[in-house]
Amino acid sequence: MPRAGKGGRYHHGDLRAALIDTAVELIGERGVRNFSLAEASRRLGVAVSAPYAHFTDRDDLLAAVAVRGYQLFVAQLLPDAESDLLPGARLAAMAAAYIRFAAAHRPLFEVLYDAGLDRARHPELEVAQKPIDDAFLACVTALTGTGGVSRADGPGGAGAEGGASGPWGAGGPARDLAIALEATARGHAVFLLDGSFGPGAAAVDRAAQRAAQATRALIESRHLLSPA
Amino acid sequence: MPRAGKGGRYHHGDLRAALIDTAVELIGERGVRNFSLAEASRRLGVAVSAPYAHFTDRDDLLAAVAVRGYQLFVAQLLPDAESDLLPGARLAAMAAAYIRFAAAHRPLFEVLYDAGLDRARHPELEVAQKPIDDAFLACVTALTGTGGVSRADGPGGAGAEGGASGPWGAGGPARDLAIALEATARGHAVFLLDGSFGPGAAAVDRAAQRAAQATRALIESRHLLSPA
DNA sequence: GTCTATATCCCGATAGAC
DNA sequence: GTCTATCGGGATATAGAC
Repeated sequence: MPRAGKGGRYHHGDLRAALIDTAVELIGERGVRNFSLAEASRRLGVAVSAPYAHFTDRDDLLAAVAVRGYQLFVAQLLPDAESDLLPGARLAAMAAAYIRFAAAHRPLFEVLYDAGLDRARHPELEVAQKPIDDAFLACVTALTGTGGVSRADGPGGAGAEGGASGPWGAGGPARDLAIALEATARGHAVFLLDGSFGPGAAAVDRAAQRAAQATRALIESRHLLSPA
Repeated sequence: MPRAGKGGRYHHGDLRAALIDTAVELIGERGVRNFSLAEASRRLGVAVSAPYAHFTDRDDLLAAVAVRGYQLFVAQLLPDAESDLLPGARLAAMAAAYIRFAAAHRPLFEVLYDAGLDRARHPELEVAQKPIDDAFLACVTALTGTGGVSRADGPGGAGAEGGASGPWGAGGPARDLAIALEATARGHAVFLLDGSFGPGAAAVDRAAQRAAQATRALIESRHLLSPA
């Protein structure tokens, strides 16, 4: 720890990492929208221009926070995704974990989905997001057998799809279900962070339970999701 | 129209309404996050302080935009909510209309759910939101019969609930389904605006169809949503 | 009561010294 | 890699013309 004094010049041990930590801290206190590089610099006792040695601009810092966020998110989902339960139960558990992550790491979740980051300008976000989509898809594939149109890659596979645009590629019933499940989990998380489920820990439990139940319902009637 | 010249002093016909229009315009061009009162003033040819005669601050203007947004939103949902179709088909049509509203009036949808407005500071938002929840709940009630714990008010009823906190009040199976449906529609809308369904009009159609299908699936397996 | 003019503060970003 | 200095822009608030 290279002194936090304000007077003379000094080296900071690892300003880049410190900025990411401080960003999460500040976002937790004031929300992404009110996060400013200047305040982060102030809190770390460095000049307002110092961050620009490590990040091109504010969004570049937030993108780095987002990458860390995705990593933690996957780490929270994977145990459920890879448990020995039946695929349906695993997916329900993943939905609940999805909600719990949003609540327990709200600052990170905000950066992931509410910071207005330009995915085109920050391709690393897509890369970091992919394991999450893969986890859902792998469970769904375990549930339904192979996906129909295209086989599922293993996580980390090349995944070059020729079909429709967007991260989800072409299709098949497995993908249809995976998309519905992820969209539904996201909707419940958004409602929770909105306050639509009320405040406090009880709201988190309610939201997680609702998301898990909706997941089970979608699975049970999945034949309705892929019409043609 | 009281001249748009810049030189002399003049009365603006209805600065308040003009600001709301211009806000929608600007948000469409640059997103809510980058909307500023100053730019709206510039575009209208008035001083930057002029808006403060009509709105206490930026969020107060956005709240007014949001109220208009809710009104248009309800107008888009009601025809489907009140059609002669069976309740299940009405709910599926509402989900599709939900998505289409988000796409066709993206600036308004952004203000509604992505502007970070403080619902506590702007109670009129809850009021304006309620008819949407009511429309979903009314259809669900038509589907399932009465809700179980509490009877459904007509739209505009007092709706004083004693149960858990949050806008949704106590519960009953009808409310459980209504919440699941609205959360799912919202999740699909968020994905669409994210770009997760790809760009262009085809993505809108895909998203709307997916939301409608997920709605049908949740309805079919609604027995899984209210466990106890 | 509506608008102009102005002043202050904070933030983002850049240039150049060390 | 960090600092000092600086610029432009936006938000807030106030004083005063009409």
